[in-house]
Amino acid sequence: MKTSPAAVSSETESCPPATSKRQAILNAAADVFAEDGFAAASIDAIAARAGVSRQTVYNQLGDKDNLFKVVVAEITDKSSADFFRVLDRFPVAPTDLEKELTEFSALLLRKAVCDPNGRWLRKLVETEGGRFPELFETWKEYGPGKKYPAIAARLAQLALAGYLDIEDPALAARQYMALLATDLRINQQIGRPTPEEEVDRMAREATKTFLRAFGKR
Amino acid sequence: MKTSPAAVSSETESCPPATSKRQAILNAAADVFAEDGFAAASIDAIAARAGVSRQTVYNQLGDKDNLFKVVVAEITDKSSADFFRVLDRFPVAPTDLEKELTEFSALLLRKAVCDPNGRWLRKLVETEGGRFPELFETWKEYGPGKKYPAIAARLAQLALAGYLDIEDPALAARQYMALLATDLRINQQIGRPTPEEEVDRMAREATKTFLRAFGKR
DNA sequence: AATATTTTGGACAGTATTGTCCAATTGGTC
DNA sequence: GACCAATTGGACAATACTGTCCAAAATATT
Repeated sequence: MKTSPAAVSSETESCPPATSKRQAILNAAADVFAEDGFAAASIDAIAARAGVSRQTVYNQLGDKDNLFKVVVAEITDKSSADFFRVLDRFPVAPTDLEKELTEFSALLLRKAVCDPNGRWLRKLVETEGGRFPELFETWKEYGPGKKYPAIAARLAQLALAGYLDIEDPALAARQYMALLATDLRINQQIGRPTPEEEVDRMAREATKTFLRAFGKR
Repeated sequence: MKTSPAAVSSETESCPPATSKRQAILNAAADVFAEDGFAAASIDAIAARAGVSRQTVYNQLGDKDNLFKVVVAEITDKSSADFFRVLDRFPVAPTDLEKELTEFSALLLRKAVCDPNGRWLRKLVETEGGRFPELFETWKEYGPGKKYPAIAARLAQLALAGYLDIEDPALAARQYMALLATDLRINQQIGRPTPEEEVDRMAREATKTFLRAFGKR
């Protein structure tokens, strides 16, 4: 479980020593912070999981607060990038709306909600948001601030094209996301990965109900 | 905010001194555990907030693990009782379905989701569920295990009476709850109390969408 | 008013953590 | 092969927390 550093940073692999250790630390830190919370996460545990000495952690990332901030910033970026990559697959001129929206939903769940980045970020925000208001604000800016409007815009597009019957796209977007997450909190927040067929079922059921509410009749 | 002890434990009120201090400790512990997480919550902070010496905490509740278990058990009970009290107000033979279901939704949000007990419990489960599998199991038994089926049964009743068009009541119940919680996670998990008119709006929007999906047409 | 019980505040050992310093070692570079 | 930067492991002081003990004080009971 030592993390394969090469697979993570797809950039220049010419400087493996410094970068790869730094990445290993960041990955380990993300895990430990998410599992134990900020206060209970020990630098030793992070160093051990990264396969690195404690001193190296301090050399590369500074103190615990800074390490935490860097981790959050990195994961926020990755998660945001993942989301907008998936968003490109949103159906614009579907021939079979339910089928295509279901496929998009499954993709969104898999790549931007169930994936480790999204999970850890959400859990961190829930766990530490109260004590790191700055973190909470940052997350809100990237999460609800950018993602929901983006979804709303796509839904509005579909509505305008006559595929959907929506009065308030922003509300529809929030409810769409809520329906997608229906069965997520229960099993997932614990850390267990969600099985593939579960994801498909969730996407199918959420999309079906969403279209019953907002589909053209 | 010192808790009115009489209202809480409905048993023998002949011993106010011991019981009231014990209650103060339990309430303070619930707050601190929820705010800081189990690991970062210090007994000193709990004692201080309860207005009690640290020793008294140990005298009354034993060590930190036991204190935590008692707190969770107590809040679980209270939360469950609140929920089923609200459930009695579920409309069975409505004349105006949307109006009555909206009122019930608002009540449910107010008394069983937004209220401190429900909030703290959810946050504790999310925060500590991984490290206290037993707590997680207990919560699952009381939460999804009892509440969702209860909601499903009521919805099935309405469907059978011709008010709704539902194939899978269990799924409809989960989606109903998900819709209710649409805007909850964003603002609420931080600890801010949700304003009254917000709750009403959420109940109205969730119910409207739910009925668009599952109402008889 | 006298007595029993609870509570208090402080001291205490044991443990864990953070963040720093440094000498020795490693690994890659010229 | 020699050099240089990064890494290591360990020692270290400072701090914080748990859980226990105890004598003094406050509170309730008789």
